[in-house]
Amino acid sequence: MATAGGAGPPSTVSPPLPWPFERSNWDSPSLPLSRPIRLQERCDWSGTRGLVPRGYHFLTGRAGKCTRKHALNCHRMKPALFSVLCEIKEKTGLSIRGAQEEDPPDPQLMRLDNMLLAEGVSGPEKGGGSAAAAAAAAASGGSSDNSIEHSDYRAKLTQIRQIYHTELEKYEQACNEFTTHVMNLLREQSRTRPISPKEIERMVGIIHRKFSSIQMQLKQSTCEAVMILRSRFLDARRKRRNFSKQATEILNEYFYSHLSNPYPSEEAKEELAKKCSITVSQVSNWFGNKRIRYKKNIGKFQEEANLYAAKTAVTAAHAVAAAVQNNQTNSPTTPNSGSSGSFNLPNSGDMFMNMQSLNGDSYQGSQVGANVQSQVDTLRHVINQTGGYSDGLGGNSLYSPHNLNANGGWQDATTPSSVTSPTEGPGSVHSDTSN
DNA sequence: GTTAATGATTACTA
DNA sequence: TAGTAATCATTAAC
Repeated sequence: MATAGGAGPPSTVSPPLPWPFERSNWDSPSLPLSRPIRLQERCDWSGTRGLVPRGYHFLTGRAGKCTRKHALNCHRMKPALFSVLCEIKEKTGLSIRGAQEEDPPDPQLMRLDNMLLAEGVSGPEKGGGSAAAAAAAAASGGSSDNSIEHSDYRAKLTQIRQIYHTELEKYEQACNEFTTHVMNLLREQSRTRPISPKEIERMVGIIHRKFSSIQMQLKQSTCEAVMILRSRFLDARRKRRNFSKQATEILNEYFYSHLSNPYPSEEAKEELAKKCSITVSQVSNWFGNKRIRYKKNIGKFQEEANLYAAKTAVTAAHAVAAAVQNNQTNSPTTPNSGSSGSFNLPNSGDMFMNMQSLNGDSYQGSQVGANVQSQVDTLRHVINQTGGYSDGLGGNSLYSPHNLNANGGWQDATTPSSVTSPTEGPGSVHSDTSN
């Protein structure tokens, strides 16, 4: 039992209340708890307020030491008075509790909890916010560069998660220790003054609420940290990364080998996305940008076009030859007989017409045909660029500057694209093999 | 620091 | 709803 205040006359002015959650203050005589557990305030339960220090007589103020307390405890009226006082305090306690304990769930706290759960900070660990990171990775392409970035993101998120849980554990431990400590003190006090179990329970509730508010601060700052991390790592616009060289090459190869109709179908986009390790929407963006920029400044892209055209020319030539040879082998008719159902190369217009029909429903095995068509585009371009090979493969150059119509569109009456919709055009539906 | 290139976004259109 | 055109925001080269 503490004897604070026994060394001299009491002061009527209370000292400033210490911060309650530091363990060093737990034994302080002036804990900022509500009145019933201002343990050192007074030593008696007779109705006088706490102006008399422990060990002093509560009427005369003279030192009477613990013999007085003993005398009081042994007083014949004590049990009766004690029980009356207990009853009064019980009623008071209930009314106070009734007013205090109807706490609706804090919406702010709920929001924080939900966010921490969604970000993978709280709740079961599944790779430290892998869901959020995976979603972000999918949104921003998921390339190898991004993978590195997202692993970094995950690492930092895991760090935040660890700090959060460590702090949370500390708070819980402190809360439990503090609660136990207070309960022990109250039990001790209940021998000499009326402290009911319900009152102790209420006090525990108060302590828990205090600690909950601190936990909310922790959750708040954790959320802020996660938001900052997200904005730094996952904001697609801020963190724009150039596609890898290989990806750009693949996209360019497709673009320049389909210059007559640079509108990849959904399937082609998916294939390209797969090859480039980017998303389909990124492929769409890339083609959208490329078409616009190409059209705006054809001259600037000429060199690039030549480069890619030359690069694929040899392959294209081989492919064409192979296709023709294959056709010769498999076809019951002779290659240049003009009969239906085969690739007739002597005239590009014919070929495109044939391609059109071949890409239709009547011919399911058009993969080769589309491939050949796209590569013939490339061949034409090379021929046009390298010297005016006047039209073994087509009188009208199908190379793109001429494919842009007066309205700035890609479709041209002389090209197959004018016959079919962009997404249905030759070289688009089955063109993924062109790479 | 400047500038061109480039990926993403937005408003609009057919 | 896909595509266009303009624009933004960032990167990379100088």
